[in-house]
Amino acid sequence: MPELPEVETTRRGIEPFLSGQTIARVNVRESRLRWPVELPDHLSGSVVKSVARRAKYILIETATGALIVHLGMSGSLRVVAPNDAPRLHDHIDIEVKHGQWLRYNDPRRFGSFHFVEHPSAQHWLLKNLGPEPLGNEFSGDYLFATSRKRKVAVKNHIMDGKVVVGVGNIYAAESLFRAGIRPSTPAYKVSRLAYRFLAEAIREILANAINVGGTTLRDFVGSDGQPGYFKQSLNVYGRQGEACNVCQAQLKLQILGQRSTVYCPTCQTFSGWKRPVC
DNA sequence: ACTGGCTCCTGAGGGC
DNA sequence: TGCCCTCAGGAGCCAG
Repeated sequence: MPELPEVETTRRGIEPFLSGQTIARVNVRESRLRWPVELPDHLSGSVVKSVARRAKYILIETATGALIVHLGMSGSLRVVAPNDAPRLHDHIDIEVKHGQWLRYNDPRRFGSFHFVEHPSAQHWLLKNLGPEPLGNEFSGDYLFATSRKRKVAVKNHIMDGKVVVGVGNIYAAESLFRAGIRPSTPAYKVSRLAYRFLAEAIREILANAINVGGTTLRDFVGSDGQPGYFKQSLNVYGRQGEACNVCQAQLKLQILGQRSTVYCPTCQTFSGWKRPVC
């Protein structure tokens, strides 16, 4: 389940392989992804100028436009040799002139491929996205300002891509734990101070995960394309019923916005002015 | 303008 | 061992 750190790790992994190279051909074996894959013929022969990222979208930018790739829930990209037989769910090959191919695999087909002519930021998938969590626009004050009239749970607020991008279910839960905030607290009830802790927690946790992912980059090419740093220590996600790492209280499960949410009932009580001890 | 619920899909995991 | 059932999850879409 690629979250932002995995997408960024993927981007870093494929960038040196694609940048400056000419796309020889794009072979779509299965076009039924989240939206039908329709790519223009003129992709063949274009030179890749850069491999960028916006939210969880990977932007492969060429002279004539940009390929917008989303990994969905189960998508991955890996570099393979041309004679490498496609495996189950290997849906798309991007054949690069220097020999090796970039291969997209996605069992659940929640991912997507689009091509858009410049400027890609105006594409309908990208134009309504909120700021990057690791960028300068994002801060506790920003979260506070955007939440004043919002009654949704604070967890749903930070998972809303129009508010801030790249905070998925796992990192939302972990950030709220780090900040000591109860996930179900209505967004408008969370204080400016609490949002400052939360924004800092989001930045630290995402940045750390990207760093950890970076250490596995050497295994990226030729592997299964999974960054594989997922075993990183999680304090709450997936740990319902277990003991809190900080206070030993039993972690609780709550469904918020159709998403499982685990939190510590003791540590996560902060929404106002005084942060709890643990 | 907001909000919650639905949807796509497959594989993992639990129960028997 | 094997089958069946349930559920997870990103994010756009739509109805209320």
